[in-house]
Amino acid sequence: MRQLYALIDCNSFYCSCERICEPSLKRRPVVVLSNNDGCVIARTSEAKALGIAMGAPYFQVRGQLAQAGVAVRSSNYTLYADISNRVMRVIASMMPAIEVYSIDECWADLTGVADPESLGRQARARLLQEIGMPVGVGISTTKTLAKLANWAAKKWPATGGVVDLSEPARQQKLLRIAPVSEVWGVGRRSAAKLASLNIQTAWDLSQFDVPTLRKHFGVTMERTARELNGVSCLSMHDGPPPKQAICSSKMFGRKLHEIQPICEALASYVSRAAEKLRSQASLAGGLQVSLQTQIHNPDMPRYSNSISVALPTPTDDTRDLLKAALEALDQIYRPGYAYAKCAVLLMNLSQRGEVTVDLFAPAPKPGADRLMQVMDEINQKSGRGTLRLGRVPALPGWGMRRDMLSQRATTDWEELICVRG
DNA sequence: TCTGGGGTCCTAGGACCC
DNA sequence: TCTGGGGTCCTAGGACCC
Repeated sequence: MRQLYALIDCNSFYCSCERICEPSLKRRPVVVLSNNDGCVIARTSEAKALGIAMGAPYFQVRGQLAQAGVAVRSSNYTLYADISNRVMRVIASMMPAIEVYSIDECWADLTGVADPESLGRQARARLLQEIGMPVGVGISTTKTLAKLANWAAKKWPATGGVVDLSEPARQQKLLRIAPVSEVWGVGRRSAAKLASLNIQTAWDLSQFDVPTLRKHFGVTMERTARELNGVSCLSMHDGPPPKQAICSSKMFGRKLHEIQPICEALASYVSRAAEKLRSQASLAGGLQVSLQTQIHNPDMPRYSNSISVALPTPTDDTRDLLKAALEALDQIYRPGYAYAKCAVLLMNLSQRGEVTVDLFAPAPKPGADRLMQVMDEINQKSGRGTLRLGRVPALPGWGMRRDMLSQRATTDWEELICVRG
């Protein structure tokens, strides 16, 4: 039977979430900013039409946004995660097998579905009605083609947000007009390099000599070209495989000079990374700590360093991870710099029960597993950071700037939406 | 003043081993 | 002057994605 994939992708996801909880925003262009209100990471179509670039530094476009009456919001990940879960639940209830691909999109395996386009339209209508989330649906015989169909569904409103690209004739028609830069897996660099080979459209790429592509770009581009020709190289995954590395890193809300507040920030990042580690039932065998000053201002003295350490025994205990991380930080910290960011990367991950414990390794702290489990349960129920290590302050001086934060309208009793009758 | 965070995969090159 | 062949593992860096 012919394979069929659908890609369901929310339109301007973060902005749409803000609109769901604040309906007056539906009549205005909206943008959402990154952590620390640094740059623009989501734009509604009206904001895009104003020429606001993805990744534009906020301080550079602030005037333009204000003048055009664009609503600006800090990113509210608590809200977005909750809306995402609702969207995925609805899709999962309607489609055979789904693979959640990111916070705002998922794949569905529509192999054997009698009328895939109609199913796509039903899903789209339900998401709009029940959650208020607009989505695009692309359907085709490979993931790369489904992704391109999704692009078409968003680009041409006349499609009604759903494009079924399973027929070869329709595939070819779209491939000929789609710029190669819109193909999934072709980034800015490759697009420029492809242009030098006179490859401008998705069609040009699909017709190009495969061995030459492989020589110039590697197997990834070869796969992309094959997928454009309807040869499926990427399949469905049931769930995301366990991550091979887990990273937590953030810019500080302000520059830090002393080691003390950096230790606090690092403790908070290690706590977050350790939560993620436990949620996929992994143990870390080592970790890397990095520290850097800001990179954008050439007038300030710059310093950037990182160090990797092996843990005496693979662990998921926040306390052990933090001890190793703080020792590592101590080795790379140099006084006299204005630090902007630090990060922790948990590495050499293994699944619990998969490794043989070293007979001579230090014994784990008694009750450690249970303690971590209880801590995760409390934080899951009552909000991240309710129970934390003493190293992590309740109200850090280095925390994120989020001056335009919306309410946690769906996850916090104190911040529910008020409706006046 | 102010430029995100968290991942993946692939490749090349060096160290090391037999 | 001449200096093997084949393999593994690790790391760094590039490119990409959302």
